[in-house]
Amino acid sequence: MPELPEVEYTRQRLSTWLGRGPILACTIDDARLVRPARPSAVAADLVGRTITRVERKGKWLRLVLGGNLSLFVHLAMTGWFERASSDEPLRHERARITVRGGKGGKTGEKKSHVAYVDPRRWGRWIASDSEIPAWTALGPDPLREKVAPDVLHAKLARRKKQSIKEALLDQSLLAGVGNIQAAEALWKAAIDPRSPAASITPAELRAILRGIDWTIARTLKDLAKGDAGEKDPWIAYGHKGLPCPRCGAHFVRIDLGGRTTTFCRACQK
DNA sequence: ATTATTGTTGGTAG
DNA sequence: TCTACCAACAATAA
Repeated sequence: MPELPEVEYTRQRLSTWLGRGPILACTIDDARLVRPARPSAVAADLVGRTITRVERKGKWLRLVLGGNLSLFVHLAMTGWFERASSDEPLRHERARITVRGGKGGKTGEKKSHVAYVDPRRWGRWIASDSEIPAWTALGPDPLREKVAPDVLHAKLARRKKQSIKEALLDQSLLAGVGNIQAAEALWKAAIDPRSPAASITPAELRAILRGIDWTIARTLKDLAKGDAGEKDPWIAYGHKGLPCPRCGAHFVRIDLGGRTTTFCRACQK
């Protein structure tokens, strides 16, 4: 379930799980994951390298390895990392990285298995000695850097046909916002997701950016609490037919650019 | 059986 | 070069 907050949470956990390197073993069982590279070649290239740090930009992860190599990872819709306690592959496991050490273990002895699981197999692993185009093309990440409202406003002004909701999903404009966070941010900003991107005023854009900061921070806080918070954390997303907590009207669901969009007709203008 | 799903990409057309 | 649109990718769950 990865949008910016979930990928950031993944980054933090990977840092802990893999931070002690070096990589003792790596298996890649799915050719799709690394295409057009060969799985065995990528896996062999990773073994022996230390994971210096784990970075994130938008929904992309970057594992910075020794020897000037980086592993760029995108989780797509259904990819995630999970610690495995045995050598048995998990259901839908596509790859695995094993490092020495691990949380709580003594140095040297224990191995730490980190499995990559992805039922739908849309995720990507790309090993590269330089920044890949998908990473370079990303717009500013609202959690990592201050987004310049005037720059974004100028870009939105060129989107004559696109709704603001669709524009928020464009990773070259803003990196990390997905379908859920866009719905939540537009609800917070009280902006109709169908509004033409080009019609958004600077004041409205500032409200949207505040909404994005709000929903990201809130989601990160929920993730940090762990799986204890099992209740539905969303206010607008997936709430078709339920009352809007701000005005009491019922949320409606529409399609925008092929993605489901839930919003409140009464108070999102 | 049908429909829905947290995301990108590659092709086409303009 | 930029924008717009759409099918494709694949495995579940309701």
